[in-house]
Amino acid sequence: MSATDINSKDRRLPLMGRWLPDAHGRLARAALELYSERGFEQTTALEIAERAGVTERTFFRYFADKREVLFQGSQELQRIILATIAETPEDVRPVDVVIAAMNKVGGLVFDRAHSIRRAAIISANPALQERELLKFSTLSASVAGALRERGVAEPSATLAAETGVTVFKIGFERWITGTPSEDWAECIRDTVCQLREVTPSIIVG
Amino acid sequence: MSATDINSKDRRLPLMGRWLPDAHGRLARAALELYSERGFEQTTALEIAERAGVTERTFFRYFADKREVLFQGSQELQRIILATIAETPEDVRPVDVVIAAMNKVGGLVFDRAHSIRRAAIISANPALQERELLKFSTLSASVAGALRERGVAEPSATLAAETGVTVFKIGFERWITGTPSEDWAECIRDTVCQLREVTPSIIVG
DNA sequence: GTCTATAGGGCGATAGAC
DNA sequence: GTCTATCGCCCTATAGAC
Repeated sequence: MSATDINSKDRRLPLMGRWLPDAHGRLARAALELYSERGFEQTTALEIAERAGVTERTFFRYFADKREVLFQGSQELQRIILATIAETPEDVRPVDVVIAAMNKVGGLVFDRAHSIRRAAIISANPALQERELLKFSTLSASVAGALRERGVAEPSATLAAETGVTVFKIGFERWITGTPSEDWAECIRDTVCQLREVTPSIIVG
Repeated sequence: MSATDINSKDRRLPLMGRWLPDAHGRLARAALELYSERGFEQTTALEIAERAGVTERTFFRYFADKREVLFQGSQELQRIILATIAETPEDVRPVDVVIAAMNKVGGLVFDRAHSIRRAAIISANPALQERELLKFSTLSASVAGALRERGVAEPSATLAAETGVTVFKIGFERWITGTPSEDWAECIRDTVCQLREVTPSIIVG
């Protein structure tokens, strides 16, 4: 779990082949370390590869670009959210389906210390913020797709998905920056309550 | 206005100096043309510069990167929205302040044909989508800031800003893809109505 | 694995405007 | 003289092609 065991030779050598196992994991950990230590732009793909004990070329075989290495977890997150949506009873209102899914994933997915570290790296670099926004946008689009498959029409599906993802973002921010004792469900619940108060009036003019 | 007058020698030669005037405008138009003709990735900065009659290096003096050339209008848009918010009476509810601002900018800013062309380029390329998302995110953050200056607390300010920007996005999408006769205010109004129906319930479980 | 085009930054030189 | 726009050439890292 900790980021300092990258070079620990892996205890139970599993009939180890020509190379150390888990090149992917070693690259991901090496990248997180280096981005933390000296910043994203000041780190080259070659340096990450060297620390992980592979060639630069291997880095780009696992990750489409330098940024992507920080966003593998997003795929996982998305899969879980979509799976949760699929299990939700048909009679639940669209937004509530999405919010319920966001509520469930929290406990499963996140390690708070890791999340804080990763968030610090991302907030220090616009290029990484762009990638994060794209991931959220992709998540929102796929959630909207899942709602449509449940028979929700447009633009309600997209609006419900966007709303749910906004709640996720703000709840997550709060979960990271707030007191460690405050749990995920609480962050989501409070954010929903706040959101209910910002419903726009119907424009007259 | 048309994109084909890049090479027109500029009618009123203003005691023209060493170079043709408006290198910035020529670069922006050349980029839009080339991205349209052969796609964003298939266009090099050198080609844009050559069509505009400057060197590649000059392109990067005006635009931080190849993508930025498509997003100069976003700054303008943001300025107008913030100015409109500043003029709105104090007693209007936060979300309504934002929605009203979104409602106003439409007529002022957009040329529909240009918007459609630009949207086609962006939707064909993930890197451009990332940049667009970042611009919206920046807009949302600055709108939230403007609300805070009006005395709105967090997280309401951020939620109202996010909500307003979501309405803008979806309204804009509709304005571009729908019938040309449907005007901006109508797109925004209808989107707000739809949004009012997706308010999340309070979570019990 | 190797090779290469492109992005994009650094910096001094140059030619005008004022 | 100063200021500003542009050039031109050098550089490295990314990321795709082969």
